[in-house]
Amino acid sequence: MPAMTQPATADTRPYHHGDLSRALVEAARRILETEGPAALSLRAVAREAGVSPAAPYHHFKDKSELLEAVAHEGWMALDVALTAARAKASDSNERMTSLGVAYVCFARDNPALYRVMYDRSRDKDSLPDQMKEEGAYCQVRNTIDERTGGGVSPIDLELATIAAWCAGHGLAEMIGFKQFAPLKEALGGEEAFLRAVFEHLGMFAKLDQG
Amino acid sequence: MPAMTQPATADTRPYHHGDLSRALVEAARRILETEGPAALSLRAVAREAGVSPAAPYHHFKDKSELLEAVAHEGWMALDVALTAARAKASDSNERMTSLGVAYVCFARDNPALYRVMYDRSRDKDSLPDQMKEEGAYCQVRNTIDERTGGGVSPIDLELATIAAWCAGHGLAEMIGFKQFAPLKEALGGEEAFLRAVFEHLGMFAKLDQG
DNA sequence: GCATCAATCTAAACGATGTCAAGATAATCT
DNA sequence: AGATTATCTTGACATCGTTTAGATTGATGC
Repeated sequence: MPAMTQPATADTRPYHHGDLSRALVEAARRILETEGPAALSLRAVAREAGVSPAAPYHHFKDKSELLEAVAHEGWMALDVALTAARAKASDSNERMTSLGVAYVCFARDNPALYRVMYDRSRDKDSLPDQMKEEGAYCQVRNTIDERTGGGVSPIDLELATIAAWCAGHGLAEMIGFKQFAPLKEALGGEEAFLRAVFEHLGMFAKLDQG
Repeated sequence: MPAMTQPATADTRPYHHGDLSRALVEAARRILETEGPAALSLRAVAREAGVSPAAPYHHFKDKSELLEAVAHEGWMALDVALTAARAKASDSNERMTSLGVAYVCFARDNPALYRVMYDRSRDKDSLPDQMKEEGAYCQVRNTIDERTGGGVSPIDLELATIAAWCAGHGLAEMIGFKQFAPLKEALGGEEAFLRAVFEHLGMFAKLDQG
């Protein structure tokens, strides 16, 4: 999470803000964390940043474009989290599970941000570029490639990455369901639950069998 | 898809509608299919049903409650689709894949409805009851139980069901991404792509290994 | 059959939202 | 310094979810 500037008030701020784009994105994230996604209106963001409702339109074409910027920051934060998880695990087997757990935990800890990242009400049918090029997606693919010793066809590698990503995303969206509470309890906590589900996915059974 | 009554016009419809609750839900689904989720406002639904903007409030507490009813219909439709897929497959192995493919295809063919079904802006952290009790979730669990010959601990059965559901949901949300187009092409169509991903998930590796 | 009552619908309004057009203000360039 | 451009504000518009008050109808009891 980047450092956030304090909300500007009328007396501290000059007519020209200086870096309103960034301030707006930060204000948006602040609102997301404190009041949830329902409260995230353009006007509320402008209010939080201390400017008029029309000011954002000089920096973003749309409300969508602001959200895109917020999502972008989210993907970068996810990158950081996954990199850390990857570095922490020693063997390649554990590394993969660790990645999955980190992914789901990121979604659990930043539910509002995660939702913005996957909100497809604006760009209907494409992944964010951030995800494909040099982003989290590649980290997963590289980890898989590493784990299988590089001896997997490009198509299989891509398929395995997609499979892993889908499983992670599905779990990320459901981890909060309270119907799972007894199961988590029985398994000794949420992380144990996560690991158990990932094991059941046996995501690399096919790759291992050749 | 249930039969839908035609949109009522001022001259055909008496002051009292007769069955406005149902008409509203049908109007909502009609809007979802033709204009997408962005156009689904309460006022638009009322307009489509031929009544005043305030009329829905005599049948639903909220906009959320209307959407809940729409989602309920969605879950029932999903039940039907899964039941059909289950009946069509002969052996229990194929039956499981068939279930998964049917699930994802349902989401692909009813993207707007699927989104409403999973929209957690109203009831944050619980699955719809429809899903757990005697619904699609049970169909998946039963199919897994059947496939493993019933010799699996309740916890493992539940975990496997969750794992399968997460994978299906994740794939359902991503199937439309155009980045997957070349891969689909290479594998000979979308269904082949789906099956390939499901195979890579190897969802029952653990259960099979005991 | 008719009066009463509850259910259902409309009309009108309120505050909030996304967005745009005009005008004010400040930074930058020549 | 003067002109130009970028940035911000004011004020407005259509739309939305929701509420209140009043109109219309169906049902109920006599």
